Amino acid sequence: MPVHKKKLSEKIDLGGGHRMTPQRQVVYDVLMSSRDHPTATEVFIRVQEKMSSISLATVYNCLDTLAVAGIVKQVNVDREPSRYCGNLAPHAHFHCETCATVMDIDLKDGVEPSGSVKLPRGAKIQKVEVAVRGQCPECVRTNKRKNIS
Amino acid sequence: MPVHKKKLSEKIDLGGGHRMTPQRQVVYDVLMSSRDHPTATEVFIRVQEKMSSISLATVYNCLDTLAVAGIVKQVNVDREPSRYCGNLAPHAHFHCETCATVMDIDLKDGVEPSGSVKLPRGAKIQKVEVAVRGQCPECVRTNKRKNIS
DNA sequence: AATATTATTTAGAATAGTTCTTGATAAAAA
DNA sequence: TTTTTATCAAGAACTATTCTAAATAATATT
Repeated sequence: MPVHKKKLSEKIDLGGGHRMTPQRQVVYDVLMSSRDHPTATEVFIRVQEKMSSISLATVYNCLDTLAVAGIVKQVNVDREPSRYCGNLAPHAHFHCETCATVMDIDLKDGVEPSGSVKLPRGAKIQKVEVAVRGQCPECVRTNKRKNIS
Repeated sequence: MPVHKKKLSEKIDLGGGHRMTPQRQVVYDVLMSSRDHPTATEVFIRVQEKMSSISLATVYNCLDTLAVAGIVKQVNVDREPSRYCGNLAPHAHFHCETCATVMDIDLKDGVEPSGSVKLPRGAKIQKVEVAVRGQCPECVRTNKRKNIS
């Protein structure tokens, strides 16, 4: 019995001979409709609602393929599970230590994130990441205690 | 037979009822005499030269205790193994994707690292991390290719 | 269309860094 | 000294992720 039935409405080129498969499309759709930054497992759970036969390994594969193709971003906060994000515009991340969510923060116009550091002379810079840790406005307001021991 | 013989020259208070034990002291000494950013396993190897009976689990315990006490820093680059650093002054990190080393970079005087981002209003900021990825001067000079597939 | 080639999916095994468990040991407090 | 608390060590356990291998599907070629 065939597992795949869905027709693709629009084909996005992933480059390198990679195909936009139904699984990759569903994973991509889930990410594009997420404002939070789900982990692979969270993506898996959301994807399962649309395609119950998909496996976690495939979700990992798809996320990796999409990230390598450059159409989604992999976001790492310390050594916690990787999170994925469909926002391709340059931005930084805020990590709330109380509710453990990750949210985007915009960069100020005209200010280079690398401007605050003395870059080693002769180095080739590929990317500069700015990550802020603390307590998000929501958690400050409700005065929650940290849920991380 | 007793495992611990070394007398402590100077007792550093770790707070919270924690003791500066011979193992913790050796781990601390190794870190303070390292200019690179060794992983737990690398610290373990260096520590073994001074105290051959120590276990990897103890090195992990010591590193954690020292980090919680705030006298060393734990440095995370993406989801790679944690690295440890005795430099307590505020600074950023440069990660070379060719030789995989992590080096400190100084902050520019009078420039706040958080100055490049629009911090969420109402949030409580705990720390701002700036990480730069690229190729270090040494690797640029010798024109090495990436060693990461 | 039929065949050959290549890419993809899947389940489960394997991996690696780290944490946890347990009993023994040692230091500090009483 | 006795009691309490902290620490150490070995190995088991855990977890996020990657790998393996076989089945399947899509694309290219004939």
